[in-house]
Amino acid sequence: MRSHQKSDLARERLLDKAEILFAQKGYHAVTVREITKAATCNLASVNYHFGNKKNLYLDVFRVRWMPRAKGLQKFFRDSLAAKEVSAPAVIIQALARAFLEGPFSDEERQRHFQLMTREMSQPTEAFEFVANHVMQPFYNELADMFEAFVPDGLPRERLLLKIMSIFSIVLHFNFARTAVAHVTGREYDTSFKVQLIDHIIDFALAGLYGSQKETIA
Amino acid sequence: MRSHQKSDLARERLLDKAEILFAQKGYHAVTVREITKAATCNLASVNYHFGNKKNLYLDVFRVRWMPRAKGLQKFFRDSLAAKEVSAPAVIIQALARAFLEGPFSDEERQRHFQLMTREMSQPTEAFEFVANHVMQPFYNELADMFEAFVPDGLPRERLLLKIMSIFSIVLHFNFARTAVAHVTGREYDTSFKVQLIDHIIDFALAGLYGSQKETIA
DNA sequence: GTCTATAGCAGGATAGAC
DNA sequence: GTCTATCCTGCTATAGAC
Repeated sequence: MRSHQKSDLARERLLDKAEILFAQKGYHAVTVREITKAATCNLASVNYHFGNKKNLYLDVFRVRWMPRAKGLQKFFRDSLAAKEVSAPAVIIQALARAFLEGPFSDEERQRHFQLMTREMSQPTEAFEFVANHVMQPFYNELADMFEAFVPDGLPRERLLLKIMSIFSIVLHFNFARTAVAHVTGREYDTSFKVQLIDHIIDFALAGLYGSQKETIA
Repeated sequence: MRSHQKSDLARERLLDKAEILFAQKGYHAVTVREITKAATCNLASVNYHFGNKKNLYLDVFRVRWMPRAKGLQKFFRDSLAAKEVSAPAVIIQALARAFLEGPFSDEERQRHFQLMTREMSQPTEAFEFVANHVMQPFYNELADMFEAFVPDGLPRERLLLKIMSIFSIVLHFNFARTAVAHVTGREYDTSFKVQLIDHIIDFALAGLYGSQKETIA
């Protein structure tokens, strides 16, 4: 039961704008001046509310990013529970849709994955959250789901690699939009995104069931 | 025919160290002081040789990154030419091996993909090089190779999406090593990398041939 | 070409009035 | 809690001796 609502709003504005800017440019490229200006707060507000810049960055993950990641996972689980069957094809479709259409706006989703990708390619202290509270449990949950449908001999480790590969494709089509648009010559409009989802489901499903045979020559 | 060899060496050292540091931390997180110190040059040398910090960054791409990318493509072409047949399985294996074992050391390859990934997720002026001189031609070359083997009706655009997906997996296992290691509980040692290559070939081959059928429910 | 010294400025953080 | 003024560090870039 907080009483000082106005101050909370300043805090919220800072988190909002900080998340957008950190996602767009990365931690070092963003200045506290830039954040406070975007949030229409004074320069001292970051230090007052969060202690310092780094802590604001961590709080973006704690207070904004993680709840959204949890929401995404819940959305996936719920949409899966709504189906009668849960064959791999259905799971993958639910997964692809959750990540690419999800419960969020397009901008919000892009922000979300930008922040995540940054932590994956250049881990900071926030990586621990991401890995322990989101990635690890979700990968295990997915592996458990698939295990019933996958060839008996398949080690869990190989199943995890398959899931990670699917995930890497989803991430790529989210964070490398400029490159994707450049190579395909397409805009990221609605029709293209529909096509992308179809493609990912197709590709992921094939990869998951893919041939067990090893190298060729 | 340059005469002043010693000065050239300073320039080379700067490019070497700058590339390492930019790949590790990103442009903004690296300082000119840091680079010159690592290269055992004086603080002014960056401005003398490259004009300013940003130009040094661009030259890292022009002088170091692009030739290496070309070398990688040549390595792929040569190892493919050495085979009698060029079925998709052979192409994919050559591709995966070029990217994951390649003609470079492990550190060099990681640097290479780190720099590339950064430009893809957060394009700067260097992106134009990467896209026009490396990505675009290579994607087209690959698409041409595959076109003969792929089902007749498959539009080139869908083929490109498949190739990009394969590429995204290779990138992921290179740049997200911390995350991959965290989830699988494995070190990035030789045996794990062999396993990764096997997995990627397997997954990519399946995805490329994958079912043409669209969404399920 | 190399180096030291320093200009000139932007950054994060803080003090203290309100 | 908010805001202004300011400290101080550390940055890029340059001037000028060698």
